[in-house]
Amino acid sequence: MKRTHHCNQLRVEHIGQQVTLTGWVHSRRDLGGIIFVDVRDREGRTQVVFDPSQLPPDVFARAAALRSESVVSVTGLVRRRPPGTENPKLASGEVEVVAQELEVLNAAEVLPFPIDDPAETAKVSEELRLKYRYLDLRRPEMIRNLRVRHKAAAVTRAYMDEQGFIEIETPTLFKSTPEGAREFIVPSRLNPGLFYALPQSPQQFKQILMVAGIEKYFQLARCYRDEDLRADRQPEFTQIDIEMSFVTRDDIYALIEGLLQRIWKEVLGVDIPTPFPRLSFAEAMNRFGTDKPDRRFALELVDLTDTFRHSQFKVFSDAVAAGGVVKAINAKGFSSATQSQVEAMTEMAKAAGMKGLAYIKVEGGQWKSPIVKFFSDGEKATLASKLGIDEGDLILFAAGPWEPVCELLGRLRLYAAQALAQAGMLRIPADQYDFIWIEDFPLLSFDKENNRWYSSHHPFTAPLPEDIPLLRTEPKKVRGQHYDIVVNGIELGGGSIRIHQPELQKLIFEEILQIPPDETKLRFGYMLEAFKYGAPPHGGIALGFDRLVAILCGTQSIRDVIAFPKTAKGTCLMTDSPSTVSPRQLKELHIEVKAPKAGA
RNA sequence: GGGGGUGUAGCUCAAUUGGUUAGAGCGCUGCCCUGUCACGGCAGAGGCUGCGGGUUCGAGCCCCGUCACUCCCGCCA
Repeated sequence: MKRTHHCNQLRVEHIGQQVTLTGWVHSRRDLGGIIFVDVRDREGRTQVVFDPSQLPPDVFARAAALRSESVVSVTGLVRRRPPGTENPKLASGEVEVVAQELEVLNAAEVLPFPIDDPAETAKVSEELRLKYRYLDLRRPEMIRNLRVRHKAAAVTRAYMDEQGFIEIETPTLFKSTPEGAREFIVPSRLNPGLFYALPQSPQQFKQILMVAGIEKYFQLARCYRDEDLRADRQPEFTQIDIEMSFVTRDDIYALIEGLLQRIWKEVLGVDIPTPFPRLSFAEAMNRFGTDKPDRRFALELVDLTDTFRHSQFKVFSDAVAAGGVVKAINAKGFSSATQSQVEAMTEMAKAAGMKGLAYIKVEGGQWKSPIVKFFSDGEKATLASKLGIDEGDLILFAAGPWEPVCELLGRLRLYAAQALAQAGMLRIPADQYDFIWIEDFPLLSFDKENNRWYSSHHPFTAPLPEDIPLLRTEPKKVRGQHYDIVVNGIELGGGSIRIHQPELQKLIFEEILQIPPDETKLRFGYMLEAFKYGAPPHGGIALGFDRLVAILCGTQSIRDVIAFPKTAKGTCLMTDSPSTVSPRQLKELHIEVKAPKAGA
């Protein structure tokens, strides 16, 4: 039963040897007098021939009764396939194994969905694939994804080790912290009424490790966030978590550039150039309308504030007078936009707080637009030159406060690019990797509803030293030493240089973020105290490992690179979790359930 | 919390827009077949059209509700 070779190993040099293969019945072709069975394991496939003239009847009968995905052990002789019957699609296609013995180790029932045809299986609903994940994972594509994931992890560990980093595990039973993502809560049996929280990141532990003198820490850390899911967001996920002492931003950039270069080289064989370009948050917003620009295509935002400052078109000039901006993008060639596409874009504008969507379609040499009649000849000329307007273009405008205007046009830019790409009018190369650093984020954002400032990143982010004096006077002008790494419009990770002075940290918590002193002490007291006993300046970063692997695998959803992912509602279709627990368990945990019984 | 999409045979999809007995390919079962690799041929089984209500002479199709999956917004320090 023990295998002598795996199923992608046998070649012409093995001809004449007796071998044993173990694996799954990939497919059976029963020609009546002769039966072919492809045996598959994780490495590949080999054709086995059952010839009744050379076999005991019971062995042949077992072969005739084999079903797809039964697990078998086959012993036989390797021989060259007869001339003309070689299969060039199979790596082992020059040879075949002439069966002598067959043992069925586990007979499979009829499968809920086919897994032998990649094209067919790719169409099977994800719901079914998740319920029978063990079948889904048998597909070569899925095994490949898991291998890419493993390889990326292995390369990361090797690289970080070479760079002098120590991998340290931190608790997953942590403490609830205010602010930030919603947490998963774990009741404490030994401490009635008290709760742990699963960490949304090892942030505080890794900073404490810097105080502990570790200097260079990393971890492939599991993190948990009880927020709504997306194609690129799971409630539990993995990040490459890194922290270093005595560093500046440039040290982190160089480290990560080296890491990503190494991963891309060893996993994909692709050379990516370093250093990565850097873009300020302000410039990214101004040019791309997002803090994670996809620069593989143009369609950049153009500022028209000065052009329309004194325009007769009041919607624009009023917006400028109110301190806002006027911006536009030229969706080259998108005058072909359908009615429903224009409606979709108008909905996006309304969702962004605009009254509607101002646009110009350039068709038949005409500017077709409800608003162009309000423009002076000078304004039209400026538009034409600034936007490079040609036949077939679609110009989309937005006017109002800077940030919403940029964000709206950023979304419209992506929408137009996607539509143009689908129509074959724009090529967004999938094999191009545009890495970019975004930096100089505002340290603080204002929450109008609660009338208070909150951290754009997290409250441990250090302000730029020259901006510290502005903290009390002009908080919105303070830039943080925060940075994001972006590739092809995907936020791959982010980090910052941290605050290491307890006074400054206390000031941020209590004066800027308005967290009451007793609350600060309760939640972060141990950190503030730790910083009193010799805290080195430090900084770090975390990369979304699932996203990174998804990019390496060229897949849209991180579910494709996680062995057992959750659905959009956070359930596991295979194990049927979450589920109810027994009254006894609840009692031990001092928990009383008030929610109506879930639909079990 | 909000918006969009999907749900018909084991799987992937049709069903002339409300009309007779809901079809096809693959898979499955049986028979035939000694060089197939998407094997082929013949025959057959297989349906609470996600679920519950409603409108109608009549509903897979229209309406209301609900469940599941999915995409997006909010949310994700």
